[in-house]
Amino acid sequence: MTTTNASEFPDRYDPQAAEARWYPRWVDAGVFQPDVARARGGVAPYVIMMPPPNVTGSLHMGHALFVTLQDVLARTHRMRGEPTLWLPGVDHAGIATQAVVERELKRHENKTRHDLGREDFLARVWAWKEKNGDRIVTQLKALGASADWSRERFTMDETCNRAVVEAFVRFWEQGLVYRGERLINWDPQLLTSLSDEEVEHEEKDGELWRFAYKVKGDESAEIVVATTRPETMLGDVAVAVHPDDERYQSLVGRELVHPFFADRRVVVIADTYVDREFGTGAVKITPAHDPNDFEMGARHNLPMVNIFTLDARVNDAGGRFKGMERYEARKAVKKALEEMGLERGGQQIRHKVTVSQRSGVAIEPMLSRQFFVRTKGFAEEALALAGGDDPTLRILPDHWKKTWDHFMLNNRDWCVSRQLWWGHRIPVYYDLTQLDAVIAADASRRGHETEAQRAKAQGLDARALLAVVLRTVDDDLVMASLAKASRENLEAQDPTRWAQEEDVLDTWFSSGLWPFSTLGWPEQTEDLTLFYPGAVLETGSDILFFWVARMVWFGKHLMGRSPFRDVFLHSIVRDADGRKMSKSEGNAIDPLDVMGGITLADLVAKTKTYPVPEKKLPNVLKGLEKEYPEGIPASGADGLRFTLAALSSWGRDVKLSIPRAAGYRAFLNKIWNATRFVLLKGGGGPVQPLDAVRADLGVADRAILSQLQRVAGEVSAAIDEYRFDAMANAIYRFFWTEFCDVYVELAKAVLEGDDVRAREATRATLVTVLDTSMRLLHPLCPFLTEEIWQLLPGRAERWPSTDFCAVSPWPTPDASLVDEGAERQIALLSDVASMVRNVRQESGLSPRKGVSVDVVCAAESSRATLESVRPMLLRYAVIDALNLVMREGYVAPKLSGAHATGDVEVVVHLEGLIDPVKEVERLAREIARAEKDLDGLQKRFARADFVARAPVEVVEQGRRDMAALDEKLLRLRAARARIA
RNA sequence: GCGGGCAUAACUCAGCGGUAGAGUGCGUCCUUCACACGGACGAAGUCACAGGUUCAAAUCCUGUUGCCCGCACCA
Repeated sequence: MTTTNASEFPDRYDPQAAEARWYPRWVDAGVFQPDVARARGGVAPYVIMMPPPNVTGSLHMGHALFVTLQDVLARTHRMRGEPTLWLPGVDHAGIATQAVVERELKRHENKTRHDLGREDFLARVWAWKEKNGDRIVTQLKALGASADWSRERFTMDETCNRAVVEAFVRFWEQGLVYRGERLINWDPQLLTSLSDEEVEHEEKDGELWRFAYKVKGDESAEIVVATTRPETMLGDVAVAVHPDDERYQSLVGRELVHPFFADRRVVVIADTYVDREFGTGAVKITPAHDPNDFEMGARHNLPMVNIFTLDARVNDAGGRFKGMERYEARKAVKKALEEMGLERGGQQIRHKVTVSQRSGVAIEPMLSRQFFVRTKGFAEEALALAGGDDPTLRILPDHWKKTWDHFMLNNRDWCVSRQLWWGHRIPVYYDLTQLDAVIAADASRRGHETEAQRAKAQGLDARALLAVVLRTVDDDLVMASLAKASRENLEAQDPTRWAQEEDVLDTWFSSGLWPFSTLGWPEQTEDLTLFYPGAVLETGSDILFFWVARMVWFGKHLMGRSPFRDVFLHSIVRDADGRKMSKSEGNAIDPLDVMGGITLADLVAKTKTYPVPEKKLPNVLKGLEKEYPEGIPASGADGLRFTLAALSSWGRDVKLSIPRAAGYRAFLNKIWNATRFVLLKGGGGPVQPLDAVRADLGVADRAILSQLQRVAGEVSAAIDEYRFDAMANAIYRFFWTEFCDVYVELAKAVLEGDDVRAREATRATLVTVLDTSMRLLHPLCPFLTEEIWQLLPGRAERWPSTDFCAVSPWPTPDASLVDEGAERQIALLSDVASMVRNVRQESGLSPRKGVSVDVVCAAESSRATLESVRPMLLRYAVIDALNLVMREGYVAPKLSGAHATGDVEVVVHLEGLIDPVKEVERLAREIARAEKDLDGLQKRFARADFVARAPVEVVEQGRRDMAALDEKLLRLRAARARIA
């Protein structure tokens, strides 16, 4: 049967060995590459784009989850014979990567990027990438990801770069990208602008502080404003009140005295935006440093006074506060106002502060010239895709659709320029030969001498002059006369004439092109033709807007259709208490530790290296000791995958539970040992194909094969509905309960028996069930299933096989093997065995103690069924003597333990063994339970309209249940009467 | 403020119109028999609360309470 023997077949499954064995073989055999020939031939491909992890990243549970789910999809469709492409790659992660390299530079050489210069610094980043960039990829492979690594991409490789330039230039030519002066999110630490999605709102304690503006010309009158940012008053140009607020109506239109700047015009304006209830009902207006004030300023034509430098220090406009850092300036301004007698008290409040997602520092809204992508048109197209009765884009789980629509309807233009070096440099070139003309045009438009004119007069060189022009000249003039977007690098061609824009693009710009840039776009490559659009985009909901929205926008606009049909958003993986996993909280579980296992001591040591605040550390470590007293046992990649899938139900976060992982790890071991049984105890000689033994299949064989068809259907359906939890549970229940606990136990009797034909049929069934189960489980647990599948008869002699479970046909239910009658018969057998065991346990007998049993049947069919499985039943229930009788004339022994279902009564002879008191107690419980059930049913039938209005099936089922319960009660009461 | 999710056994979760299920944990018994990462048996839930719809509600609707998550924001 097999070349393996018991000594080479340990009773513990060794995940490490299987993982090391199969992954390289799959790769070498090209299993993960799509069958391009079949795709050319018209077989519809199945394509998933892997969300590219950050090049700086290291594996976390989020990666483990997405790899698991996407790998399930890819492997299933591959086995279904679809040319399957799961395209992997890595994201250059502009801000994150630049920050890492800058930090290293500072630490090791005490230098900044400016000390090196752009070119040398970028060389360092590339070197860092070459050295560290494949760590995350190695880790994804360790999880078993069946991605096509031969097509692996990097968002800054040549192909992707070309796509970025092409897309940008097209958008430019179509007027979808523009340069504009806007209030943007400025990160004063990283010194770059950020998109609206890259900032977060954190709730913090703060002070709502009040001070007074005196009314010009009437020093006795004043208006008190409330603010959490007193320092911004240096840029105040107005105070706003509600138009209907009687308190201030007389002041509207009046001018106020700015305490520090005599020549600053500060006027009182009326605007319905103001909330009369909040603070004093009067709001100071700083258009250059607050988004709302900015809009109000625009409505009222107010000037904008920028008071901060790029690193958030007070600039020239701040008078005597110049040079102060913003929080320092806050104190100084408050102190100065207090000294002037203008302070009017304050109060502590909780308020939200806008912080940078990247650096964590408070964002400074800044007026700045940046590049923007117009999003309105994109968003309208995207809305149309996902709307209507037959959307071409589905968002799943569907409750995300509302959030999606809300985003599409409400987002503002996307600031795409970043003041970084690591990234795609914006392909806009400024024509230095046009500088003079632009400066002149600007001056004549303004009607006074401009900064650019002064700079020119000083004899600045062309590039320095360009910087001044870009900062000060209106964008429409720059766009019209100076700037040109180009596919060619004009500066490289003629550096005396052209200068390229210094800024780079937001990382998500290139990510948005991912579904087609990776396939070679804008070239019309064969990959692009065959593999666009994809089937599904599977990712976390946290990047729905960052990434998914942008891919849909760009895909629809540049490729004419959505880059995928389905968007499936998985849940966030949290710790056992439901908190977000985070290294600084000390509650992050490393997927590698779940796979390989870790002792408590090592876990503690490792956590100490995380940036946990010192105050929290003792608590965190105590928590670890409580949570993982034995450390974390090794589950292997398959164990982790199974756990994540089983826990990932819709609409709920994944709370990673290590005890549950242990349960699933045990399941994989159970599979291993069931295989051991089949291969070591199944008997020698070749195993026949199932078709050859169809006529000899026993009732147990037919039942398990029938159940196998059902689970095959369930697993397929679950995967198609992205119900990975249902997939895992269906296989778990089938394999452990139906196959191991029942069928394998029953098969033992057949294998030990002397009916050769029955034995061969059972051997064929055992191998068939194993083979099919391994194929059904393969997408979720690729290593274990490959290892076992290769061991099955007919394969081992070709070891090492090049024929893989990974490319074996996906099981489809075979209707000819469905046999509900057989399933019912086995269910009866199982019930009888259960009742026998129950009596034995309740009577305090050893589980292995053989007993003498009468099974009393009401129907001849039941008796016949049990007669036909007699040998199996004897062994399964440990029965020494089995008496199958009809009810008529049956006389029960005085001392016996009895159990009943509707149709059959199980009477266990207990002469000399029984404790009658216990048996009576047990019977009383049984009777009470049956009475309760019967009572419920009777009440239901007692309701006036039940029989008339409920469906016939329900009524009939109810009648059958009542009859059965009546019968059961009769039997149980009789049994009790016999003993008493 | 707007939108969304969750509330079921001690814990983690399925079920989502026809009389409550799983894994872990717990209790009792069992190591010659593939697996003690095992087997058998058992205890354990008024399905958050209050109304409503229905012959029938954990399941649908409304409200309440408690957690959680987006988006926007009060200076």
